[in-house]
Amino acid sequence: MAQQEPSYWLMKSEPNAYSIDDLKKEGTTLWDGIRNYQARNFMRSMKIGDKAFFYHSNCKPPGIIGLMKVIDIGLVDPTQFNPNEKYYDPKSKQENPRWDCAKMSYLGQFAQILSLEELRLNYKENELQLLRKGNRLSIMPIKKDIAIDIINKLGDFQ
DNA sequence: GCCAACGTTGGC
DNA sequence: GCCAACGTTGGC
Repeated sequence: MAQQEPSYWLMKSEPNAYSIDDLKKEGTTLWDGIRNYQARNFMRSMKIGDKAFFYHSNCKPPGIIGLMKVIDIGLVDPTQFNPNEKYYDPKSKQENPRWDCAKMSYLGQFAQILSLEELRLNYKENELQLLRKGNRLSIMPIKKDIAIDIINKLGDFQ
């Protein structure tokens, strides 16, 4: 049985909240706190072995900064049951959790950020969902050829 | 800090 | 099920 081909994703995080440096230090992280159904559904369709670009958002400049690998999927997001948590969801039931997440591991940081501005220069809106007007999704798929192109463009990891 | 573009909530 | 009001995201 041939192994399924990995898919590629883009995952946003505000560096003040959780940055590529944090992931580099920790090695792995649970991508919790997702409270948007579309983003959750994308995360649900991830497979172990998929790769994801780490995108720094709400900072200067915003852009792709590193690469991660999916190492586990379908994990219950523990933050939804903790009333002291920012991401507490009182409507989520223990027997039927509303929010789940993937576990990611650090693969590398690129030598320089590939900024949103450069992404706009290099790709079209229909090639990269990130570039579409009004896009606010924090997790989205990336077409394989675009993903490969981005990796080639950025070259070696730091 | 502004605000456009979304997503969610809840009254009806 | 509609939709106004509200909350959030995230670039600028």
